[in-house]
Formats: sequence, structure tokens, C-alpha cells
Amino acid sequence: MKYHFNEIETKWQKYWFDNQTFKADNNSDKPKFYVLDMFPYPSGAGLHVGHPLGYIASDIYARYMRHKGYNVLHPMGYDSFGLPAEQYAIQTGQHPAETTEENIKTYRRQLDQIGFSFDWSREVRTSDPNYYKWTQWIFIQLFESYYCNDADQARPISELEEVFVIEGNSRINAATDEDIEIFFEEDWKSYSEKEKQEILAKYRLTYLSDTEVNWCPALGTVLANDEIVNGVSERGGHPVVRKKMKQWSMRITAYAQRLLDGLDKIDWPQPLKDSQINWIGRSEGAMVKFPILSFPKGEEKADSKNQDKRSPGYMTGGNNSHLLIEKAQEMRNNPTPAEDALWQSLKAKNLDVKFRRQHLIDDFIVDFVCLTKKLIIEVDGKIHDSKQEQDQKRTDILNKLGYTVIRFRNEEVFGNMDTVLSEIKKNLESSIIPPSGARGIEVFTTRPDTIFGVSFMTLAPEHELVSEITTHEYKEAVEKYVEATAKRSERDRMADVKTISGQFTGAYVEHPFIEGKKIPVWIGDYVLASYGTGAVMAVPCGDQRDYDFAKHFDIEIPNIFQDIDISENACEDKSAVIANSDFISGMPAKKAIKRIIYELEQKGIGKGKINYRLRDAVFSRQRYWGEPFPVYYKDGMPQMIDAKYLPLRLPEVEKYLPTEDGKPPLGNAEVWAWNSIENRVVSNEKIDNKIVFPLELNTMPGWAGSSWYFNRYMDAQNTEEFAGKEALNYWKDVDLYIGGSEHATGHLLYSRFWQKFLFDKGLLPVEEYAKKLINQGMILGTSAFIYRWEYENGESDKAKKIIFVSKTKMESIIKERESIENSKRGVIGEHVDLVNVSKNTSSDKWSHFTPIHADVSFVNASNELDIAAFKNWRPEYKDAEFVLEDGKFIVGREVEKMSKSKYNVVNPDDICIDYGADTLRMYEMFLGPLEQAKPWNTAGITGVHGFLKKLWKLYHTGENDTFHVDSSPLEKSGGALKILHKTIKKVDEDIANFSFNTSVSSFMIAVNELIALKCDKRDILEPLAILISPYAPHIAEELWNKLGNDGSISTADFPIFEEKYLVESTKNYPISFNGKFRFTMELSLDLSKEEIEKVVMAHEKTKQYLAGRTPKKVIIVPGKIVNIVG
RNA sequence: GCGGGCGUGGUGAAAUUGGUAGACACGCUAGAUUUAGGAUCUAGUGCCUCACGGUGUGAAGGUUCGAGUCCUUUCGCCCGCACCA
Repeated sequence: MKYHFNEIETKWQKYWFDNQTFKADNNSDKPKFYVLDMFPYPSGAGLHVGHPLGYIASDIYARYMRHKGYNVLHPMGYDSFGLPAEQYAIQTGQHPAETTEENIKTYRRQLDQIGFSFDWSREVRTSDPNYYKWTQWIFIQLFESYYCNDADQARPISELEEVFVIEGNSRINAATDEDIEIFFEEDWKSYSEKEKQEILAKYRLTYLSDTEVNWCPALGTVLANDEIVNGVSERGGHPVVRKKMKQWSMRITAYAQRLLDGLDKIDWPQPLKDSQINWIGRSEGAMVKFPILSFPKGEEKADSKNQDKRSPGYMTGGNNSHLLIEKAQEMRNNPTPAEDALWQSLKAKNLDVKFRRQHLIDDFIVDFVCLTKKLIIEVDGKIHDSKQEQDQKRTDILNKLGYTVIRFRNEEVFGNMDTVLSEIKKNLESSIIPPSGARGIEVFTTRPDTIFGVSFMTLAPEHELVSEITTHEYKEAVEKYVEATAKRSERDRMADVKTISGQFTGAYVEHPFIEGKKIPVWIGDYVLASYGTGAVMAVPCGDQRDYDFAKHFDIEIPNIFQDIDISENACEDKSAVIANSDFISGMPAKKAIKRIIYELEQKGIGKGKINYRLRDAVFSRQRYWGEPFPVYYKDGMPQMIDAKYLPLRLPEVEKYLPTEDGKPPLGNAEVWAWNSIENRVVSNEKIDNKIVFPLELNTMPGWAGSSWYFNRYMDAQNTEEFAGKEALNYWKDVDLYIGGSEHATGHLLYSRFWQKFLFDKGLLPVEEYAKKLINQGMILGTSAFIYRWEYENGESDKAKKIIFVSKTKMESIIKERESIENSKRGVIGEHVDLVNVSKNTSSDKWSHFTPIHADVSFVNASNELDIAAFKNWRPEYKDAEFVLEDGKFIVGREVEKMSKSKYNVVNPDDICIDYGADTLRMYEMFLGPLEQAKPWNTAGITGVHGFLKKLWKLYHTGENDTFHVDSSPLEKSGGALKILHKTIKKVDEDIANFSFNTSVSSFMIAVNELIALKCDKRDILEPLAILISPYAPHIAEELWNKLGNDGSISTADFPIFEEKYLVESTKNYPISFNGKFRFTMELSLDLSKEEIEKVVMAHEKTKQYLAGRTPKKVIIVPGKIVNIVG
């Protein structure tokens, strides 16, 4: 009986479907095992032969684990929101849902045909409202949460509101926007509802913010960085501008450390971990604040009498100075009687120091301050009795900034000015803190130990302080520079690393440890606004970029390294000893860093800080085909739709393009407003901003739905929860996840973030969702090229025939041409005559060959082109001429990514028809290691197909090749048993190591050997069928059935390896001389070293190879090798 | 520049702890069989050499009785990040 794979495969696929063979139960006595594949985006092109590679591997694993007695969850679904369906909709008007539905049907048919053991009852589709309902729900949970750094977990936002009412935000340690300001309970109470919401947004784990995006007006959409090439759109080459847009962001940065720490707990490939580590980009260092010495507005009056002799003042105000400065002026002009009295006294008494009144310190207006001594004097009226607590907080903050605050009551000032003054004097004496303002430039540095080597400071041109600190003199130059950099795209700036550019601002900061040392502040585009604080302390002797900058602009380069020459290059070596650095001189970097951080913290001007490269993730897309946000806008502020009313379904639109005024496609929807009373979507006409409000027009990005789908599989039909507690606790996490490494810093990072968040909320039992992950390598295509002869020398190409030249011939023409070139004969070779091309007599202008992709389906295994098929492919090739070699046309081959445009796609459907699914499965595994990229070559498939035929034959040794096994008990002859157990052992090990390619080999070896033995024993062939069943399930089911078993083979117990069948009594020892193998000797394994030596030395070949010499040494490793040295 | 991975026949690749390099296949060669084959079977196939033998895992060193495997240097290819302070 022949191996009719098509019949067998259809039969068993139907059986599995009818019997729900692979439906997993959420309740079982068996241990659980969860095998997951990355679900595909169902594209219109269908699956090619590369896609199922990972699915086959995971299916083998899942089937193997079922044999091993596990309750296996092996689901599949579709990541069905996405761009191609939307673009197709723009072109054709067909609803993306319809296209997607069609594509899914194709996918399902293709997947079924390969015989996967998926539990389809748990299928998920991200575009299904029953699914995205829960994606929206998770979004709401994120909105209602903030990240508490003290508890190191996400907490409800309502907690914050409770604290704000009682004591403001000064004691909250949370992950927030950078520009968070301190406020007190009175402030909170005085804020409007909108202001409160604006503040809370800075804490929420998802928030709206103005984000710079790449806007392409011609395409009417935002583009991702990788969709832009050389400043224009990849598609169509339209210009792209940077534009600020209100976008949803995810505060993934809150989880940076935990995302890093979690990697230690999971068995994922190291390269993938490395790229996540790299992406998160943790660096340890310090924040240092350099006080600004400048001529800021207001301060420059300090010495207005003599413009040339202006001395720098200290900018001590905080970030809100611009709001407070007028008020301070007003207060200066209208002092209270007590303030006025004290002011007069302070001026009159010569205290040797300068006092300022109503001065800005951070975001406070203090009554009097001596900046050089950092002493603040406050004069309070009665009103302050009721505000003591608030005053204390203000004092605390000022103390933190290094100021001493002393407080007098109005009565004291009027009653006894002398006592007040002597008190002030006393404080001035004791205070020896050097001057420093609250206003300063903060920098992040990983090398705080090099702080004494700072000779300038560089700000990113976009830094917010640039406009404030630039002096009059440099204003024009700075503005010009800022404008010039703004014009260049981020990409240009990054690509152009070599050009050094920058501009001095005229401003100075003061060195934190060297009193009075002025450090010039520059701007330069080598500093990125988006990393750290957007400012660097430049240490030219310790950083090459700073060094180059300093050299270029002729800035001093102080050397702070002991015995290191920095005349040519900076020294970035951390092992250098610090010198010329006051209290850290002589220390190695590590110690110096510790000390500096300690000192910075003591002085309140800096602290140890861990900085991350990771940015918050922009979560808005200006697309139609994605999850709608469950958000409407009231007074411009986002409001969440109550979870009860989810899903918020995608509205119908007429056009899938953005609107003419640049709104996202959902702006075309006519019924897209939220009635907050009836809690339903209503027509836009009803918007009154009282009850009916506009809905969000953006949709969620592709990674929203894929960030939690693995949890949904555990309880895919649940309508009450995103997944039930019981199911979640049973399946817990993925035991094996297989997918591509291209998702390393996308899906695989975002999904870990969501998992951790949901874990924090107590909604999930584990913090990492996938214990083990394998990246399958890409299967590459083998493109076929044919070589087109290109005419030159001015003759009209169009009039000429299209001529293709067979590969070897083409190569020999080129070779010949080279030799002609070399000999400068200028005569063309005979091959050109053969193709009737007029001879080129000028040797400097050769015609040449252009390789053209030919569809691989026109090419056979011997690289011969089916010329007739090729001519029919394209009308322009109809009359083409072909120059053959030995009567054949041979194509060139090259390995490339499999893609439609390269005509090298191999369809699994064709393989299944020609060779069967079992052959496809085994061949894909046989190609090479799972994790490695490898080219597809259909020609090689015959080896695996032949193997399956041999396997079939092994069970069909009856008359006329009918099914036959010998069920009589096995005789003693251990040969077959040894083969079986050797194979069991190998397959067990290989599956444990995900080395599927080698187990296919061992099956081949086993079958070859069993055929040689003419083995027909049931005791061998039955376990063999189970062994092969994970790899080739259809043929295994058929054989299992023929062996007389009922039901599916899929849960048959996997054969158990027994060592006893492999025990050998002898070993064929390799005998080496000086490490060189010469011959073998069959010896008993019972022999001792001495006995082996004796036998080997007595062997005549040994004598022959020794040729009379006496060996110096004989190495004997029992059971392994004999090596004779001498 | 930084981080990671990989270099073994004509091709895809094997080689648990260092112990007979190239298993298993493809391809190729020869033969058998068949009306024919892209079917089946047999034998051979790293390279050099008629052979004896020599040589061989990108290259060069080293450790070792013994190295594809360990160490150092170096070259090439691929992937990720990229002025990250």
C-alpha cells in the first residue's frame, strides 16, 4: 500500500476537528503546560513557508508534552488590527473588518492544513469588540493609577487625591512628569477641577501630553521614525515636519527598573535580554545643579550705574519665577510697616553683607535674603499663627536648598530692633555656606568624580533655559544657532556626528565646589534634549566629545588625571586616578564618585541618580483600524467612559483618510459623541458640551491588543472579566513562548509592562508572563535571477530585443571581457557574436548585464528556467531571446528575505499538496537549528519525504506491501530495542534542548537501521509511532490506528527510555599516536588501564606505527581513547 | 562608536563534559531497474595524491598527551542601538 499522505492528512485533520481533540480544560489532575506562539497579523498575502516555522516547533513541543502527561494549553489567534487592512480600505473602500475576516479565513485554512494542535475554542482577535472591550478596560485601569516609588508598585489615583487634600504633594514619591511642582493642601483646595485634573495627569500611568511627532501633511498622518528616510516620507517622498500634538502616552518609564530586574527571573535568549537592557539604558551617576551666574532680568539692575562693571547676580528663582517676579516687585513697592522698618535697619547697619528684599528663592518670595550667606529672614504678622504648618513646610523646602530661615514677629521688629539685628548678626557669623542659587542648570553625569575637570557646560539648543540665560550680547548668535539646528531633522543630527558646532551664550554658572569659579555655558547640538536633563557638564579631559568641542572652540582642557597624557585625546578610562581635585585627589574613580555624591547631597546641590534612556511610549495613532479610546472630552479634559458601557465600538466612516483639517480618520464619523447621561454613542450634532461630549479621535497602537492576549487565552470566552481568577490562577503563565526577535523592544517589552501593572493591581498572579522564550530564526528565500543584456553606446535600447543570457555563459562573457580589458585589445568575444549583438569596438563603454528577479516557480531544482512560463509571465518578455548553455537556461541564485516583490515566496499550500503536511513539518525542522536564520530550498525536501515513505514502508512489509506487524513477544535480540531506546533518549534530549533538527536525523537513522534489520515487531514499531507523532502527527495517527488502537495517538504515553538497552560490553577504541588517530581496536569495557595498555602495546599495528621507538607515555581514558606519546 | 551573534565540504548542517571532524540530508558520480520519470535500489563523494600518505573547522599564536570545542590577538559577515553625558 502506498503512502497516500493527502488522504491520511485530510482524514485526521477532520478527526481532530470533529472530536475537539486539542481542547484544553481549565481543570485537570494533570500538571499544566502553556505553549504559546506569537499570534500573526492576518495579511492579505497569506502564509509563506517561513511563517509556520515557530508554530511547528511549538506544536511539536505541545504534542510532546501531551504525550508526557501534561494538560497542554496551545492556543492561536489573530493580531487583527493593523495598517495594511486600513490602507487597502483607503484604496478600495472595502471595510477593514471585511478584509480582515477574509484574510483570517485564508490563514485558518492554511494553518489547519499543516495539522497544528491548536485549541481553536480559545481563539482571540484583537479587532473583535468582545476582545478590545478589555483592552479599553485595561486602559482605564492605567488611567486610574499612578506609580508609587515607595511601595514600588502601581496604586489607585484616588489615593493621591486623598493625600493632596490633607497635605499636598510634597511627600508623595511617585513616577511623574519632570515638571511637577510642589503644592500644599490649601493650594489643592483652591485649584479648579480642571487644574486638579491637570496635576493628576502628571501622575497617571497613561496621560495626555504634547508630544513631538513626525507629521506628513501630504499623507495626512503621523509617521514613525522608521517611516522617514532622509527627512521625507518613505512612501512617496513627501516632506515631513516636526509637530507637537496632543497624544496619549504610557508611563512605562515608571517600570524601567522592574523591567530590568525581571529579566533575571526569565529564561529568555541573552541577545534579546541585551537589547531590552540596552533599550532601557540604565546609567548610574549623579544629578548636579550648577548655580547660574548671569544677568537675568531684574538682576542686571544690581549695578546699573556702570553697565560695563556689571557683576553676575545669582538666579535663585525656581521654575515659576516668571509668574512671581511681578508680584515680588509689587511687594517690594508696598512693604508692610514691619518689613519696611527692618529693611531700613538692615541698610543702615553695616553688616558687611548685602541683603535683598522680596526676593525669589525657588518658587517662594522671601522677605529678606542674604544670598552669600544663604540666610533668609521672614517677618510675620498675626495672620501666620493660623498658617504655622504651611510655614514649616516652606521652611523645610528652603532648608533643603541650603538656606537658614529665621523668623521674627512684627511685634519683635517694632519692639526691639536691636535684639532682632543681633540675632541676625549671630546667624550671619555661624553661616559659612558658600553662595548658591536655587535656580541652576541641572546636569546628569555618570562621572561626577570628574567634576573638577569641568571647563564649560553645554545645553541642548532646545533647552528651556537657553532663552532666559543668554545675554544681550550673544542673543542674536544663539537664536541663529537654535534656528539652524531646529531646521535639521533629528535624523540628520544623528547621522552627522563629525561636524562640531556650538555657540556661547554669554552666561556662566558657578562651580559647585570651587567658590567663584565661573564656567561658561554653551549650547551645542551634540547634546540631546531628550536624554537626562538636556544639559551636560563638559569635562574635556574625560570625555572625547567634550574634548573635541573644547579643542574646536579653544576652551581650556584642565587635566584631572594622575600621570595621564591628554594632549591628544580625552581619557575615558575609569581606572585613572583623580588628581588636582581638592578632596578627591588621589582617589580611584569608584571611591571618588561615592565621595562626590556624598558631598553633593550634604550641600543640597545634587544627589546620586539613576537615569534611563527609555522614554514614555506614545500610545495614540491617527488611524481608523485600531481600538478606540474609551475617552470623551469635557472642557478639554479627558474623561473615561464607565467600564460598564464598554466596548466602545469603532464608528462607521465614509472615508478612512484623515479629515481635511488634519483630524484622524475617526473625525469623519458622524455618530461619534458621548451622551454622559444615557451612556451611549450619539450623533455629533447633539454635542452641547454639557451632556453630550466629543469622543477621542485617535485609536490605540498595534501593541495595545498584543500586550495582554496571552492572558485572554486562559479564559477567552469570559464576558464578565478580562479573564477569570480561577483560570488565571490555574494557567498562571506561559511555559514556552516562541516568536521572532524583531519584537524585542516592542511587543516583548510593552507586554511585560502591562503584565507588571496588572500584577500590581492584583489582577494577575505572576509578574512575568513567559518563563521561557525562544526566538525562531527567519526562513529566507532563494531568489532566482536571470541576466538581461543591456545595450550601450548610444543606440536606442527600445528598438533592441530583450536578450537574456544563461548564468554560466554570462559569467564567461564577463570574464572574457575582463581579459580583453586587461590586454586592451578592445575586441569583443565570440559569445557576443552568438547573441547577434553588434560588436562594440570601444573598450571603455561596455554593455552590461542586469540581474532581474524571476519567479522561483519557473525554476526547477537544477536551476533551469522554464522559458515558456517565463515568457508568459509578462507581456514585455513575450518576444525575449534566450541564450542557452548546453540547451538549458540556468538562473543565478541568491539568498534574500522571502518577499512578494522578490518573487521568491514559497507557499506552504503547494508543499502540502506535493509532499504533505508531515513532510513540510519535518523538513522545516530539519533545515537547521530553530533559532538560526536559514534559506529555504525546496529541492532538499525529497530527503525528508523519502524518509516518511520509508517509515510507511516499515509498517507495510506484508504481501503486496500491505500493513504488517509481528505482535509476538520480542526475542532477546537487542538490536532493535537498542535502536529504539537510543532514539527515545535522543529525542527526549533534543526536545529539551529545542534541537528539533537533530531529532529528525535520529529518526532517519532509526528507520534506516530498522529497515536493515527487517524489523517488524510491534514492540518496536508501536513506540516508534508515538515517538514520531509530535513531528509527523498525521502518519503517526494512521499507523497508530492500523496498529489497532482506538482514538487519537495524541495522548498515548511517551515511551520511557531504559538505560539497560544501551549498555555496551565493548568499545571500539580509537588508538592515536601523538594525538593522531591511526586505527581502532575492539576492547572489553571491563579492562583496566593496565590491561588496555598491555593489549594495545602488543598489537602489531602499534609496533608498526612506533617503528622501534619506545613510547614516553601512554594516555588511556577507559571507554574513550588511547593515545601513545613518543 | 557601543552591545550581541556567527565563521566547519559544492549546499543545509552534526559533533553532551576537550577524546575517531563532517552524523543526517541535498547535490554530484557510477551502476542496477523501469516505456518513462522529478520513482526505487546499490556503491562512492572534505581537499591534495595513481597510490602510500599528507592535509583540513576564517587567520595567527597559546594551553594540553589530545582543541571545531578552552585562552589571546586578528580578519570577515550578520543583527540591535546609535552624539546616552
